Amino acid sequence: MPVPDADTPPHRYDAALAAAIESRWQDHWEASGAYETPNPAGALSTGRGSSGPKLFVMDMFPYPSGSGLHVGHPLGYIATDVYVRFKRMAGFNVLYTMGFDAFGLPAEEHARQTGQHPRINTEANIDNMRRQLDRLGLGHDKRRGVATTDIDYYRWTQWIFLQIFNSWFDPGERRARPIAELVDEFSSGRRPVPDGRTWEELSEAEQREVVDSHRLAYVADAPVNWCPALGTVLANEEVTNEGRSERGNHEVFKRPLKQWMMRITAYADRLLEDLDLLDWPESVKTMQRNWIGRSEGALISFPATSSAHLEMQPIEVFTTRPDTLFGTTYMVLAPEHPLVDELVADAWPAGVPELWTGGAATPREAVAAYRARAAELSDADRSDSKSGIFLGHDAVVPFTDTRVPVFIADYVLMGYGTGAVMGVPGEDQRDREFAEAYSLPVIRTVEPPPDHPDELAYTGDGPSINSRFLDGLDVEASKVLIIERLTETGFGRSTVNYRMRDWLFSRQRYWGEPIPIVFDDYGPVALPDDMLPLELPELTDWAPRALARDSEPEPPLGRVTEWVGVDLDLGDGPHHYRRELNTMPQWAGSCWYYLRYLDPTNDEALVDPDVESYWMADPDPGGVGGVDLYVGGVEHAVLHLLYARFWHKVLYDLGHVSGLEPFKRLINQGYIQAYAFKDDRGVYVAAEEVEGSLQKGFRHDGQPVTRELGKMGKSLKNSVTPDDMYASYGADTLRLYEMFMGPIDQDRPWETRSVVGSQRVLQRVWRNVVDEETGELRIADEPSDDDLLRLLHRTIDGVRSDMEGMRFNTAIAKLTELNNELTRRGTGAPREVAAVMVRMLAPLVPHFAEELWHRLHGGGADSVMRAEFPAADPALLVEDIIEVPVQVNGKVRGRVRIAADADEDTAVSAALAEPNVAAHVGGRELRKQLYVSGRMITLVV
RNA sequence: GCCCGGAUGGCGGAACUGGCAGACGCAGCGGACUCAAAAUCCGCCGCCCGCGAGGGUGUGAGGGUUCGAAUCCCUCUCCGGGCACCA
Repeated sequence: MPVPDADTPPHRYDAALAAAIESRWQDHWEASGAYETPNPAGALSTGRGSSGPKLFVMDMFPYPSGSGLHVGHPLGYIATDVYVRFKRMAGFNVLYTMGFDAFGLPAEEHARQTGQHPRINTEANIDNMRRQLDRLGLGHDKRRGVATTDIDYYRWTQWIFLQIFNSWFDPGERRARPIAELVDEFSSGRRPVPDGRTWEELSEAEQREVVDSHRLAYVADAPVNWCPALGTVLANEEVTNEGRSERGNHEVFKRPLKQWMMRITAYADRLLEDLDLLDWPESVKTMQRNWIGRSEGALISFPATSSAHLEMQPIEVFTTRPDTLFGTTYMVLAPEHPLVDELVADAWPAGVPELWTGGAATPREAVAAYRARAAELSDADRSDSKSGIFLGHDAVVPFTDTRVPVFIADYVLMGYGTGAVMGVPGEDQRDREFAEAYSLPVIRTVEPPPDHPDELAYTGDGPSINSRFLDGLDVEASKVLIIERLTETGFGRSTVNYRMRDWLFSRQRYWGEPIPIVFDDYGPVALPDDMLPLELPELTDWAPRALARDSEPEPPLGRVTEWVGVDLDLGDGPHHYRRELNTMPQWAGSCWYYLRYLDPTNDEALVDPDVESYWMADPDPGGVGGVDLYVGGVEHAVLHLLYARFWHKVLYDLGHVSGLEPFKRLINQGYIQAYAFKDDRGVYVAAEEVEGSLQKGFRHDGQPVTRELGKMGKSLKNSVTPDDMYASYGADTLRLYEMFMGPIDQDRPWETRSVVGSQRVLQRVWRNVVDEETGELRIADEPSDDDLLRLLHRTIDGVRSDMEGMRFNTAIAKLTELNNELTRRGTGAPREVAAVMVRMLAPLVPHFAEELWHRLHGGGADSVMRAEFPAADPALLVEDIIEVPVQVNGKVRGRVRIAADADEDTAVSAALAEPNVAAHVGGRELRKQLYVSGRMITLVV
């Protein structure tokens, strides 16, 4: 850190001067509403926007944590801010703001510990975070910065919930429609009632049940992940593979509970197909595709029989390989499969191998023991080896009279497909391993290549064998034919299966949006829109409950007795209702905040349609619309981005938004990592106190320590805060350094000692414009010479395209080169060059540039933000004489200066005249000559 | 196991569509200025040989395509991320 002393020139650009400049301009911009972007109509139609094309740029909004920022947090915010400032100077009307995702667990945990209402803590954290971000000079339109906990905001989150509740998915039209249209179709007879009666013949309870079962938001009695330590039920995606909570790594138990579900599976195909229309990182698209997990296959029914009974309930399986049907030698159900209790035999058939019985006296005992053991093991342990239990009954393979034994085994998962599989050990390696373990026969149904090992399943293509009418056909043709036969005979049909499940939407928390639903005797009833917002009641009882392993889920709102039951008149006279006690998940508020940024003060609609279409509609026909650029961490690749897409598509179907997708372009910013140091006990030591180098070794308090790279944070004792950097260098230097470190989408290690390089760049620019001793301008008023002018315009050209492509690191390198040339000349920058350079710097270092801009133009000048971003003069980009390298036999042997428009013969003769080239040609005959215009002269001898 | 990325000096990175590898910055080395140091300015800075001009070699490894490959193709190694008994 540079220590100012008596010798430091009084007007040097150092941390103190930067701080003064930064706070002065921040105050000025705030007072002048410099970042306020106008809407085409409505309350926010004022502001200093541009009349040019619109652009909507957004960061993933943060959770307002109480622990403060480190230098890694604002990386993406700085990048969007630079881009936004560039696009504003390039004439775009840019919407850019920042909100807060403020519901959630930490505030509630804080409330539990302090007894203080979570809103107080939340709002304090928001204020603190705003202050820290403001210090960076981010150009947000503050009027638009909503928090999901604002009552005016979650009113509309609740409104959207009701829109979804009051909709159903019409598979014929592949879109959501109002639930009233479904009722209309049932009552008019256009749509048959599921059980064949007419609509009028159904009781009110039955009608309600039919309608409710079609809603996009519905109540299901489902096994949920109950986490006693957190006191909440978790979504599947919040539970790790080891069966523990992602947050805190606590134990999670399965409990049945009435839960709100969102029918996202109805949109699986559209969510999948429309990925192709998005300008997103391929990795994120792949993750979403994997998450949705679409696979085509067939449902096949296997009749189950036993020696004692005649016909039982058939076992239905899903398979992607119906062509291997004739290789089925056994069946497996998931241990939790509902058919198990029916299919389990009273006694073991004669001659059953001991291996199949688990040593139990009866099948029922064996099943009970197996289930008990499976429940104790984690999923990871269960995956180690194949195990199962015979149920004592058989199933019959369709088209044959072959009877195959039915097992339960935990390698079959209840949560995928039908929870049952046909065991085909010849063609599936998992089935093969099970068959080996239980001595089951193997029948190959596809002829493997001669070199295929006998002991492995064969999953490749080839002619069908042992498969009756399929024999000789390849896999694809076999699939087609078998599905045809299955369909004809009623044994099966083709189907599409998805890995994705419906979205579990309830949380047993206090600090979330109340679900605007009450219950009467028949089920859920929506509150009318005019009863929104449904505000959270005050909760004073924050005492932790005994959260034992065997406890039952309990929503905190259940403690507010005067809230639980309510008398309401919902249009048919006053009735007593029970309220929904669950709240929404944190994902809810973040599903649609981009829409509220557009029109945050509107109390008539979530967003005015004209405002929405101005900012969200795609100018290109066939475009998907949405936010033009969305920047955030890759950790939201699936959940947040998938849920938001789902809601957006529902809103689109219902006519509330104008485009198919919420986020047209997505960039995942990389993470800033930092070195952390461990002593010989393996304990982390404060990174800032470590001395030494990789060569000399690192030491802390004289003791050797080892270095590793990790996430910046308290646990690794390697945090560097923006405040540290403001104190040492100022916000503009921090911004410049973070943008210079590397490409935006790449992880990079933080190195505090390198930050000084970015400050030195700014100091050199400053010195080329301002005299450090006097503070006077030291620019040259005569015009710049031709060489400098050409360099300037090459720089403009490069910087413009780098800015456009968000390659800020190379833009900064080009600006540095230009400035280094000015420094080398040592005469102060020509005024016209200085003014252009300052404009190019303005997006990166706005305070610094504004200060120099005003010094160059006098106090009355308008902000540099309002100046146009420089455009290169094409005439100054073309050179008359260019230097071209010459290759002889693939190696560069010299360079020649030739006319830019020289033809090949001219270029080659110039090359041959160059002494070193001539020496390497050595008078030999040219076998080949080549001139790539302006690039390279190639000679082959 | 499967699917995505990635690997370039001591370090972060640059090289746009196959055309001068190492821009820019950090660190390091040398010089100027200074009584001295800091700061600043100038220069050097992949590795090997050479006083030098210059030569050889070089983008994780091996092979290929091409007049020409960091860039395209094949095989492999290592690192990061995602998914994982998904039928």
